Amino acid sequence: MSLASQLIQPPEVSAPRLLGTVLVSELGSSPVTVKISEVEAYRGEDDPASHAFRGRTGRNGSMFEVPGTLYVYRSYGVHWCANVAVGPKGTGWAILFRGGDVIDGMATARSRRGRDDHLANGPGKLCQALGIDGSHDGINLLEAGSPLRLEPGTPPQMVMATPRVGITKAQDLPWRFVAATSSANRS
DNA sequence: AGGATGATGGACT
DNA sequence: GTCCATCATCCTA
Repeated sequence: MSLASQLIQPPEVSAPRLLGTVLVSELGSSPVTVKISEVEAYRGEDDPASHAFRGRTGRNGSMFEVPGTLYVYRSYGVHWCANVAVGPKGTGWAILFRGGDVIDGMATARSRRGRDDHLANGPGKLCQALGIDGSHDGINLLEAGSPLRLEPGTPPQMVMATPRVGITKAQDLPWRFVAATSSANRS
């Protein structure tokens, strides 16, 4: 099954299937690759915790684009967070990349992070390691020539589903998915 | 026009 | 574990 076909699904179906895929960044002079180990599903206008809950606005337009579109927003005034739009165009469904492991371009990732560990075990850190910022909002992660791409990988052996992190609404939904073998596991 | 509010991370105790 | 920097965005008036 192709990656594109996985991204057509509803977010709570698509999200766990993105575990084990890889984000390849050629945004800087040398590439960095992160294997995704933690994601969260956001179900557009049906989901009070989603940025898309109140419909399309200036900030969240990319969430309503074709599946594979990158949605980047600033968090707490300082960090960047990256999502990929999923489902049919116009739904506002998206998956937040919450964490992963750097599997290539370690030196570059360490340089960007300014430290040797905890390179991508959080949404802001993941973006920093890959060099993602607001200027990349709206690019297509499925295009072969894109400087930032989502590519197939090895699915994890086991997936844990837990409530989402850092939200105040719809906290009961177990839409955070973590690869059980990941180093990015946090409580 | 102004204020409240984060899908966080890092420093510090 | 606790505290807080920092600012774009959106909602209310």
